Amino acid sequence: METAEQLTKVLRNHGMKITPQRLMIFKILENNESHPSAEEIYKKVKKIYPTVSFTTIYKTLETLRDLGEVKELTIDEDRKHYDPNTKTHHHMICSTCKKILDISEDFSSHIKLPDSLKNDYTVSGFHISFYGTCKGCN
Amino acid sequence: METAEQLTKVLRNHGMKITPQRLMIFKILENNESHPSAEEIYKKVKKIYPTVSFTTIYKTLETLRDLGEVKELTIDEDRKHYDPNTKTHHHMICSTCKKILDISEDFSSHIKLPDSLKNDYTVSGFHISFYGTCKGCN
DNA sequence: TGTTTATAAGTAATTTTTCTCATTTTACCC
DNA sequence: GGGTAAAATGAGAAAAATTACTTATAAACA
Repeated sequence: METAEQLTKVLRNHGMKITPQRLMIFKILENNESHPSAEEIYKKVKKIYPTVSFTTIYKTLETLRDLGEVKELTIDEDRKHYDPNTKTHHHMICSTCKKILDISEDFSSHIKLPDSLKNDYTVSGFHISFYGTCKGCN
Repeated sequence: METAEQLTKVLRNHGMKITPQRLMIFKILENNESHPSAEEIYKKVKKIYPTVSFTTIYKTLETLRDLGEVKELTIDEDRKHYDPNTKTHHHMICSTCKKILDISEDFSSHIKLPDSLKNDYTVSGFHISFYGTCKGCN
């Protein structure tokens, strides 16, 4: 979870430029635990920069993803969500309202690939999706 | 994992009709561990029934999903995959070739939602996605 | 301040999935 | 086996999400 200032430095170090639109995306992501979709980010930016395009949002998110600064979540079957928390963690998704909640518990000591697959696969990580419903939805 | 004959019965019991296209989809899914996408199923059916449409594929898969006979996997960020194995299990996905492998190990005794969330969420299940690369890809 | 170069905006294209509706097929009853 | 109601198919178009392309603009830095 980097601050907008830190993201600015990281991009500058990679020869990229910081525009007001990008800076606003950084600020939207900072400390954001709501797992916004590209569209939600787009709408927020659009309030301040009415001419912003989806291209800018997607391009910036792609850049951040490639730099490892956001994770692209595919937990919602309808659309991607973006998570600035790049530390390993897990999610609970409400099947009804689709809200996504962070689960920061560390399960790594319990979860291992079966021995029979150790030779065939190199595991870089794992992610647990909990499914169910939240209080407000049932 | 139902056979094509069993799926036929299930649909008939729900007042649905069995067409040659549907039967072929059932057979494609039977004992299928390759997690096909809608397009892959479409292509196979098209070889036998050249006029088949995507509508038919998606409609049939939707029906099977609603009956609980296939699971829709959102593990691949590009498209959905369909899994006739409806028993709880997990997956390893190769980041390079996107191939999906079943992990049938039962982790349920190790994986619990933190106590602090027990009152706010009803968990119906969980799914683990292992990420990494397969032997052929690295 | 000027120059270089990446980026933004706008538009169009792609990809995946869904919808509409006319036509065809299935299941079933006789 | 033929007739009939209900359901499914197929063809095309549409929707929704995402990506690509082109040109004008704006950021970075000398």
